[in-house]
Amino acid sequence: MKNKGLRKREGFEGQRLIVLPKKVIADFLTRDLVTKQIYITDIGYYPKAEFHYAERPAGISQHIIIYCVEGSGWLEINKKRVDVNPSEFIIIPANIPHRYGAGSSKPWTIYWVHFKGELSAYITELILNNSENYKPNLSYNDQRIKLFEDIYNNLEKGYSSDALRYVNMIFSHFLSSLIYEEKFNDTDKKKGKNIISLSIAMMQKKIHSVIKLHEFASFSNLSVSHFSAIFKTETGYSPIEYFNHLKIQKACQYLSFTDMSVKELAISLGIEDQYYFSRMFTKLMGSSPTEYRKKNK
Amino acid sequence: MKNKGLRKREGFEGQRLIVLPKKVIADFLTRDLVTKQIYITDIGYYPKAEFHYAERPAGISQHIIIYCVEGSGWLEINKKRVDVNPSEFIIIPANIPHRYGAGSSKPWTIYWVHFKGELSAYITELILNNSENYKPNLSYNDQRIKLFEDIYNNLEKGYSSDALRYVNMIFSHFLSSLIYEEKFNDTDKKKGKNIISLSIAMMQKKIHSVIKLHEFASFSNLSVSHFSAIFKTETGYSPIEYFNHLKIQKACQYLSFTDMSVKELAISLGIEDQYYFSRMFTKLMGSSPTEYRKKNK
DNA sequence: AATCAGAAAAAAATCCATCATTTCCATAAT
DNA sequence: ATTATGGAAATGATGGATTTTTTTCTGATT
Repeated sequence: MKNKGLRKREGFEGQRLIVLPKKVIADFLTRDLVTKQIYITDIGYYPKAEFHYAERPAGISQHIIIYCVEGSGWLEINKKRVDVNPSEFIIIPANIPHRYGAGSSKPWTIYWVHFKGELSAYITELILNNSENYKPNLSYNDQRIKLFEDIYNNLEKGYSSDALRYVNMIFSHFLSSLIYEEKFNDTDKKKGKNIISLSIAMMQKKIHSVIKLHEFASFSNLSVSHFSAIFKTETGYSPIEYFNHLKIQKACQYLSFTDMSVKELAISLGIEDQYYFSRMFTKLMGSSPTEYRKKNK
Repeated sequence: MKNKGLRKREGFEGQRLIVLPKKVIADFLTRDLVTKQIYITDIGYYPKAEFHYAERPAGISQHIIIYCVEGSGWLEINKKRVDVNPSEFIIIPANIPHRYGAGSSKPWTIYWVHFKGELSAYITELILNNSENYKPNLSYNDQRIKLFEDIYNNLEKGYSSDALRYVNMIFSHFLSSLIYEEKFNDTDKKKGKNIISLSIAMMQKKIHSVIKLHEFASFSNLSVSHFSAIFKTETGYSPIEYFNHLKIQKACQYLSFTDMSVKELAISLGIEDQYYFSRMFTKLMGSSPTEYRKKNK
C-alpha cells in the first residue's frame, strides 16, 4: 500500500475476494434452472482500498453493486459524477461505460458483487427505480450485511451445485432488500419508540374515557404547550383533535356493528353530551350518526 | 372448536391466514418476471388445530409446505403414512393425491404455505432430494421461522407489486433453507474457529463497554503487539478501530430506530465523552449523529 | 513460522472551552 | 384547547491542548 501516486486495481490488506471460475459459470450457473435467473460471478471486500480504481470504457457484462462501509469514493457514469459515502450503495448496470475509485484522503472500504442472469437486468432496473443517481435510497441495516457475509462464507467453501443454488437464492433476498427498503426495515423495529406513538397508543387504550390535554402532557413528561406543539408537527393534528378522530372511528364501528343508540354511544366514548357528539360526528364524517348507520348497515 | 367428532378444514382460535386473491395471481404474480418463477398463493398459521383435516384425492395445483411447531399430525401420500412431529417440515408436491390431519391427542400447531410458479416443481424436487418420506432433513432453526413471519407480515399489509416481489424473493431464501440444511445452519457456527473471528464476536457482545486492547489480546492469549498485527492483516483494520466501527454501526441503528439522545447513545456504547463520540461519528460517517438521524428517519 | 518484549510513532481518549441548535416552559393571544 | 413568542436550559457540534492507549516496528526467543 505504499505506492503513492499510483492507481491500482487489486491488493488491499485484509481484502477478500472470490471470482467464480469460468467453467463453473458455463457448466452450472448458466444452466441450472434456479441459478440461471440470477447468479453471482464475483464478490469481495476491500478494506481501506487506497488507490482503488477501475475504468471500463465499455462497461462489463455483469451488473455491479458496491456497498461503502467507510471512507469515501466516487463513481462516474453517464457523464455524471456521484460521490459515495459511508453506508451508501451504488449500482452499475451492465454494459454501461463507467469509472470509479476510492477517495484520496479517506479511501473507501467496500463490499462489492458482480452478477448476471436472465432476471438480472430486470432486477437492476427495479433497484434503479428506488435510486437517485445510481444510489438506492436505503438506511443502514446490518441484516443486509449479514446476508452478504452469509453469501460470501458459503461461496468460500466451494462451488458445489448445492452451495451455488443456495447462495444465489439468498442473493435474491439481498437484492430484494435493495429494492424495497421500507419493507426490509419494517419488521418490528420502529414500534413504540417515541413519545408521540406512545401517546397515541394511550389514546387507543383510553378511547372510552375523557382525558384532558394536560394528562397526556404529564404522561409524556412535557409541558402542555410543548407537547401540543410537537404532537402537531409529528402528526399534523393537535392532540385532542387526533383523539377525537379516533373516537369517531370507533363510533363508526359501533354504528355499523351494534344497535347502540347514539346517546349510549356518545357516553361509551366518554362524550357526555350526545348533541355535541352528534355535531362532531357530522362535521367529521359528512353525515350524522344515524344517517351513517343507515348507509353502512 | 366445540364440534367434537367432526373433521374440519378451517377455523382455529388464533389462526392467521392469507389467501391471495385470484385477480392478483392472474394479473401480477403469473406475469411479473420475478414472481412468476415462484409465488405464494396461500399462507397461514393454525395453532392447536384440533380436528384439522384435509383430503385431496387429486392433489392440488400448488405445492404445499407444512411446518409443525408443536403437537403432532400425519400425512398420507403415495400409500405411505408419515407421522409429523414438532419442528418437522413436510412437503407435498402438486397434483399428488394426499390426505393429512392433526393428531387426535395433541393436535398440531402449524405454519403452512402453498406455492406455484415456473420454478416451483424444480425446487420441490430439490427439497425432496433432501428429504425422507416427504420430510426434509432439517434441524430446528429459528431464523427460518423468522423468514416465514417476515413473509406473512408483509403480505398482511397488502398486495402491492412491491410487497409481492419482496415477499416472494424472501420466499426463495426460505426455500433454499429447506434444500440445504447444513449451509443454512452453518452461518454462525463455523465462525468460532479462528482467533480473529472470536475477537470480533467478543466485540459484538461487549459493544456496550469499554475494552482495552490488552484485554482483547489476553483473551486471545497473544501479546498485544502480535495480536494487533494479525488483526490488521486479517481484517484490514486495527482492533480498536474495528471495535469503534462496530460501535458506530450500532449507533446508526439506534439513531434510526429510537429517540435516544446522543449523550445516552454515547454512554450506552461505552463512550463516556459524548463530545468525543460525536466527533468520532462525524469522522466516520461524514455527518454528525443528529444529521444522520434526520436523513435516515 | 509463530510469538513476544520493548520502544518510538501514531492515534485515540480525555478534558475544557465555545458556539450553535434544540428543547422546553411560562405567558399571553387567539 | 391551541398557537405564538421570548428567554432559559439542555443538548449537540467542534476545536485545541494534554494524557493515555494503541499501533507499528525491530530484533530476540521459542
